[in-house]
Amino acid sequence: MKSTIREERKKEIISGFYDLSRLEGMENVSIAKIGKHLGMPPSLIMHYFPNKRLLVLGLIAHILHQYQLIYKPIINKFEKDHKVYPDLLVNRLFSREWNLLFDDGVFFSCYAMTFRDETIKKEYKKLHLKLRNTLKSILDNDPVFSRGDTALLAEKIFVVIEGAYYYLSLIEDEKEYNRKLKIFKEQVFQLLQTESQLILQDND
Amino acid sequence: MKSTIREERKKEIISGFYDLSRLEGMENVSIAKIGKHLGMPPSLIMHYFPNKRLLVLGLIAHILHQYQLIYKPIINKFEKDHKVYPDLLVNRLFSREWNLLFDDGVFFSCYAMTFRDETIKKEYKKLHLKLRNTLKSILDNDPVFSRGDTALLAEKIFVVIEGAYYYLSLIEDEKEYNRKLKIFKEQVFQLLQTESQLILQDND
DNA sequence: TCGTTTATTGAATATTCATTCAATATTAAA
DNA sequence: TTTAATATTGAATGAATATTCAATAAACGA
Repeated sequence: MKSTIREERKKEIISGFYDLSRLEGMENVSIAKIGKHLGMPPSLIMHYFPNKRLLVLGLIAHILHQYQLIYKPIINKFEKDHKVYPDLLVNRLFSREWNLLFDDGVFFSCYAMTFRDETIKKEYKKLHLKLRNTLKSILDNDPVFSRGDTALLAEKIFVVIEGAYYYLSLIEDEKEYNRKLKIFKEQVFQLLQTESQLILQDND
Repeated sequence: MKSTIREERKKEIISGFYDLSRLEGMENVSIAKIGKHLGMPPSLIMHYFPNKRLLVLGLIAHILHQYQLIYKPIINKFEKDHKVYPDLLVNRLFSREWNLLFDDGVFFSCYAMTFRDETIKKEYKKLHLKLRNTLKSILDNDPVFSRGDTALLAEKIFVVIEGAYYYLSLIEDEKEYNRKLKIFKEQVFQLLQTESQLILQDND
């Protein structure tokens, strides 16, 4: 219970930064704007984040944390069952809950920073590694998939998920969106299906 | 031969904008900086691009044009042959020539703008549609693939390519990069293989 | 060659930016 | 209660921002 004020204020500031980024785009958010939005002087923000880069790093940590939360329910579900039902897994992986607690625009703005900031790049990489490992451990819990190369399978699945996440962001028409979504779900389903067939026929 | 000066200057400005974006990141490039870089007053830039948004739109058109060029050799190759060799196609699709004539950081910076600018979003969507159609027409030229759903197959292939393009940008270690690249190539190869097998066995 | 359009310049604008600083208020420790 | 640390304020900084404008130079069509 050291400096609870400090931590709460920092959270509040990051949260305000996120709100505004969502509304106006990250590159258009200034310290002054955050201050006005939260009803505090810019100097107070600078007190907790001595320069803007630190503020941005804080936002990114927040974003990446949120992003991870999307997969929480999947983990809970499948780590109890010790059995992977492909269609269920696919539906969870592509569930669009992420749209509610997460802003794609901010995510990609931060991602773009990856190319000129090593620290940010490392953070993003860490996230992606963690997500793959999570899926791997889910697959490892299944009696069938665990006999195959689960790391490889997780890699193949996530490249489709991320490609889909990227591409679908461009599509606004709901019907078209759902049509494409179905394709990519099927594609991942196919990966799981093929893998389990290969494993089972190896057994004979 | 109307106003050749005008068009040349505009190109020059966009090109300077691109150079600086590559170096310092798009959001850090100002009109003044472009001017200094090209040895011209900011007011001249404003003469050709009356506001910054138009300048950004110009850059994006340039970027998307460049992006398309990556696939030019693939098109040429396969539109002559009237036959798709899966391993050859895969190698071309994943060839990293793009790294030479194209900057990923700028591409994703522009992509991030997609979320708050309808015009930009439409441009990006148009590009992605065009790329898929190109691949579709390549597949349509092949006696085997043309009997299947080429649009669907193109969609599935590109979601892997784009997921890979996104994900591999995070990886700097060459060995790791190549290991992952191999996985994604194999994944696309698999898609082509499976499709042709399905078509051929339907024949019997 | 004259007149008009276009290209180019350089100076000036108000606004916004991140950041600094000294002063005050609040909290926590002694 | 005194002291020290932290939180908060508001004013001020200079640098950078996009954009405007009036003036000059160059190119071009008649």
